[in-house]
Amino acid sequence: MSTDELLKPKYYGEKLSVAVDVLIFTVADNHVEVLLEKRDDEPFRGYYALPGAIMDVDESLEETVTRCLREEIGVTDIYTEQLYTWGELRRDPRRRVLSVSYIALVNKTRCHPVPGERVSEVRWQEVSTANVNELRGKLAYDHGDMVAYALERLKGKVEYTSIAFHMMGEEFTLSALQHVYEILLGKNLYKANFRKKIAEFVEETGGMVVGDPHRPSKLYRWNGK
Amino acid sequence: MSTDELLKPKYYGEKLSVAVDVLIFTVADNHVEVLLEKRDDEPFRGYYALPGAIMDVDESLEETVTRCLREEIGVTDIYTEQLYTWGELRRDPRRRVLSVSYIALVNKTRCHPVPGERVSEVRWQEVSTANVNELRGKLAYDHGDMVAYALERLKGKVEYTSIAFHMMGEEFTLSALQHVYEILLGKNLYKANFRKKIAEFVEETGGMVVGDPHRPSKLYRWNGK
DNA sequence: ATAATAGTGTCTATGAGACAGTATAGC
DNA sequence: GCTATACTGTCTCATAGACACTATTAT
Repeated sequence: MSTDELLKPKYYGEKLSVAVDVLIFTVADNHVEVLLEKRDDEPFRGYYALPGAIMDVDESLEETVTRCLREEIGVTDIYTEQLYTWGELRRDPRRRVLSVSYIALVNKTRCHPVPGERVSEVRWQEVSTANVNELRGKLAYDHGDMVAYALERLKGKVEYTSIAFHMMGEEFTLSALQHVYEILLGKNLYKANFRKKIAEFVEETGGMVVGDPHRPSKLYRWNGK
Repeated sequence: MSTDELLKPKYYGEKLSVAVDVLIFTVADNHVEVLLEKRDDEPFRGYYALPGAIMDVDESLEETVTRCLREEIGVTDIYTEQLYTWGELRRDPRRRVLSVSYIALVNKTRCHPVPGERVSEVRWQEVSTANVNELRGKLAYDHGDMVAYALERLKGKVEYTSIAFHMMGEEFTLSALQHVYEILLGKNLYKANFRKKIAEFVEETGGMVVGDPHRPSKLYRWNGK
């Protein structure tokens, strides 16, 4: 799937289309990743673009997001939130397209990305506030702006909300959770302080991670708060 | 001006229109106020609605907001920020209308609201988290949801940003500023603590408010931080 | 024992909250 | 003098930050 559907003026009339673009974020190893598609067609042939879809006149924005997630990664019951609506006149060189962008957070192990039509490759792209400006040149449309804006939003919300849990699996160690926080915030945290802070949001599952050449880690789950 | 323009299918085609709705907030006396228009036509005849405009295909979202502000209150150089995009299928009973809502903050003395076409009355409506649910029944479309959502946003941002200054005049006393904070937050603040907190954002103008039967107040201005 | 990571106790600095106090105008 | 509001000093308490310490596994 791609925004090439925009070429067809069958939507709404000939003058304007509404698109939804989804920033699917996850955390792997030592970095934040966002899902991108390599474009096969013009415009921006060979550039990477965010997964997106043209909103149908008979579907709500949220339904378009869900459709997009199903087609892209095969899971739909994940955290999403509206990010921003992009309305510049020439953001698509062909015709007027308004884009409503959404952030989606997912645990990577649940995802099985598949390339859609007119897409040669789907990839998880490492992103950070440090490399986002460099990345901009490789991204189609204003998708570089979207990625940069989304990263700022995530960074801001990590400290006072529970969004990080949406990137974890069902069970996780506190070290892994801390690692996600550190990656999103772009700085190291003190272990003791971190554990005091998130204590009220987690509960032990009873399980342990054994086999590593050090003290076993307790497993926790998010208590939903 | 009103969203009745939506009735005309000349925009974009016959299937979908994009509207901009603006929540113009100010502070007066002891309350937050939002600008509303009483509708003369169906649907929602006699109900109050937010100022809005249909986005033209040749104008950006921001340009639509500016146009709307000029027509409504005659000032355009004020603080605005995008709030949320509302995309439910039947939010307008006539046809599909996507609405991108914006918050605008203004000092009341600068505004001279004038009723537009198909509007019998323009009024500043007192709003608070306490009365917003009661107000909902008087508002057209999903504008009650918009007002409630905007109030939450304002409340959240007052404490860690400088948005309150956009509702003040060029010069103001710290007591007046504190009053605005108290109204937005819905609680009383300690004077000494408040002054310590905002000290870094203001500077004295040298002026004083005299004539009241008590110690004169120093006048301050926002230093822009 | 050693290395490596898991997990905890506690001191300190910072800042929000609470409250008491002083200052200066009109009457 | 009294009243009303402007403005300030300081104590307390909660919390974030820094750091040292103990615990438990594989090798």
